[in-house]
Amino acid sequence: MGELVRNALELAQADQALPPIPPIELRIERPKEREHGDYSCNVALRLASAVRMPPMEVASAIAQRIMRTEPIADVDVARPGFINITLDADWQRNRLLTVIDAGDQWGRVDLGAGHRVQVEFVSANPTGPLQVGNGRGAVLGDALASVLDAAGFEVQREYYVNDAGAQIRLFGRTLFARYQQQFGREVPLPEGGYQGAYMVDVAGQLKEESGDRWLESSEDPPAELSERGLQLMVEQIRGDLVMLRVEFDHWQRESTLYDQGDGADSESTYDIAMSRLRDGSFVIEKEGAVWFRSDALGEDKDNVLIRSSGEPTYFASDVAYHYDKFLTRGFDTVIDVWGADHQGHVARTQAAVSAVGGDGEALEVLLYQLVHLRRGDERVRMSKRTGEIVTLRELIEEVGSDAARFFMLQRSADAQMDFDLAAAASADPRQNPASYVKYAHARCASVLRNAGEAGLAPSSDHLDLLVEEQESVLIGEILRLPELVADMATRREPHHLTYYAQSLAQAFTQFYDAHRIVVPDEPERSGARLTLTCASRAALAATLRLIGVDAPNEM
RNA sequence: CCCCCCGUAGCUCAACCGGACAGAGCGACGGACUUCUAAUCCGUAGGCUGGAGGUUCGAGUCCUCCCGGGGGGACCA
Repeated sequence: MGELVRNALELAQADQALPPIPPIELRIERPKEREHGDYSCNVALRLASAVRMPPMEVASAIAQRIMRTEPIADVDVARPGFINITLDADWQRNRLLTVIDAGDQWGRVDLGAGHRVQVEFVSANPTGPLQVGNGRGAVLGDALASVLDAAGFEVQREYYVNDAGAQIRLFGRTLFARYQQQFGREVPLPEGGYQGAYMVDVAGQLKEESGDRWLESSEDPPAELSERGLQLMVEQIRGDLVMLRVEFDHWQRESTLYDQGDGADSESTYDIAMSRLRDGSFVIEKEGAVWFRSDALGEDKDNVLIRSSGEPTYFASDVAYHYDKFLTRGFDTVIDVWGADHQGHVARTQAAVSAVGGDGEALEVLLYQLVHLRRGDERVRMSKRTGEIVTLRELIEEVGSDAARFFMLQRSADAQMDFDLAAAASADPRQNPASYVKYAHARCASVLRNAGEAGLAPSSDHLDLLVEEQESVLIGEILRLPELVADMATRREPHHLTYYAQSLAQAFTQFYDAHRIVVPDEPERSGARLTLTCASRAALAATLRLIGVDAPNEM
C-alpha cells in the first residue's frame, strides 16, 4: 500500500507536477471513519509547506497517479488534504477464503524475516511462589512473544533462574532450619529468613523424599538440600505458569554462568565477560571494590561489580548473562520484561552490553507498572497479614486463567492497572470481556453446526451477496488482523489484542443480530454468510490464541 | 534534589510513534425476545483530555513550567 503511494509520489515529481523533494517517511493509516475509505495517507499535508503548494493540490497530484490495480477500487482526496483509498469489495470478500484457509494462524505476517529475538520474562527469584505482579509480566511477555512469532520473528521464551548469590544462600539456610524443625528440633530461622509457610511445605516434602539424610549435616545449608529445595520451588513456579498457560522454551540458570567448563584453561562466561570489561578499560577499582565505569558510557554514576568481600553483585551476573545472550547465543534482539521497580537498571545494563562488545540498543527493556487488586469498589490489599490474595496461583484459582490473561493484557505496560476480581471472576459476558469474545467464537461454531444440520454449507459462489452494512464492517475487521500484528510487533504492544478481540467479536455479534445466517430458502445467501461466519471464527480463534485464551465451541 | 511512568466520561481504560467529529466496557436511564445461543442487540445522557504557556496548517499526543498519584536513585534484588 505504501509502495503504491510512494510510486505515485515519484511519478508526480517525474511529471513535474510536484517539485523535487527529499525522501519522506510515508505512513498509511486506517481511518476511524468508514467514509474516509479503507486506508488514508497524510503525506500531502506534510509536504504542502515544503513544496509551497496548497495541500489539496499536492494530494490530487499524487492521488491521480496511484495505480488503480487489483485491490484498489477508488482513490480520492478529502478536505484538508488526505488521500483516501478504498479497496475493491469483491477483492475483500474473496480474501475471506484466505482467512478460512489460515484458520487460527490467520494474521501471520513476514515482518521479522527470521530475525532471532529472545523474550526473557518473569525470572522471579525461586525463593518463593510467584506473586500477582509476576503474573502481569508473564502475560505481557508471553503475548508479546506470540505476537512476534506471528510477525515472523524467530522467538525464544526464556526464564532466568537466579540460583546463585546471597538470596539463595539465605533460602537454603531457611529451608535447613525448617527441615530440622520437621524433626522436632528447635532451630531458629536465620536473620531475615523467608517467613512464608511454603518453606515449611518444601521442608516437609524433603523429609518425605529423603528422610533424615541431612539432619546431622555440618554444612549450613547442606548443598544437596539447598539444590533440591530450589528444584522444588522452580517446579512450583513452573506449575503456576502452566496454569496461566505460559510455557518457556528455556530456563537459564544463573549458576551456569560461573561454570568453568571441562578444559583445564577454559573460562566461565562470567570470567570472559569480566575480562572483556577489563580489556575495554570499563572497570575501575576503588574503595576495595570493582566498579563498572558507567560514566564512560554516559551514565551518571559507576556501579559495583564485585564487592569488597570479593563476591560479585547481581549486576555482575547480569553483565555475564547478557554477554551470553548476545555474544554466545547470538540473538539479534533481546527483550527483557521487567517490573517498573527495576527501571533504574535499564541504562546501565544496556551500557554493559555495549561494553562487552554487543549492541546496547539491541537490548530492549519493557517495563510494566504495578498491579492493584480490586473487588468491585473495594480495594484488595495484597498482604499476607490480612489473608487476602497474594500469590498468582490464588488469583488464577479465583478468576481462571482466561480472565487473568485477558485482564492483565488489557492495559498498556506503562500504565498502572486495577485488576477487578469481581468482574474477572464473572462468567457473564456483560461483566467480562474475555467471556464476550469467547462467546462470539462459540456462537460461530454453533451457527455452523446448525447449518450442517439444515443441509447448508459455506460456499464461495455468491460472496457478492455480502452487501449489508454489518457484513462489510465485519469483513473489514477480519481482514485488518495482519496489519495489527505487524504494528503490535513493531511497537512491542500486545495489549491492542484485547481491544481488537472485542471489536471483532462485537462486529460478528452485530452481524448475527441483524441478519439470519442460516436461511434454508436462500441457500446462496446462506452459503455466503456461512463463509463469513467461518472466517469470523478463524479470526476470533487466531486472536484468542495470541492472547492465550481458550476458544470454546460451545458455552 | 535528580530520573522514569501515569493524569482522558461517575468507574476501569483505549486512541495506530502530530491528523478528520477524543472512543470502548462497566455503571445510569429508555427500548427490542414466535431466537441460527437475549450470555445478545439498539438508543439516550455523560468531556475545557490535571492547569498555564509554547511549537504548526493541525496537539490527548511534541517542548517548558506548575499541581497531583506511583516507582526508582545502595558494596539489596
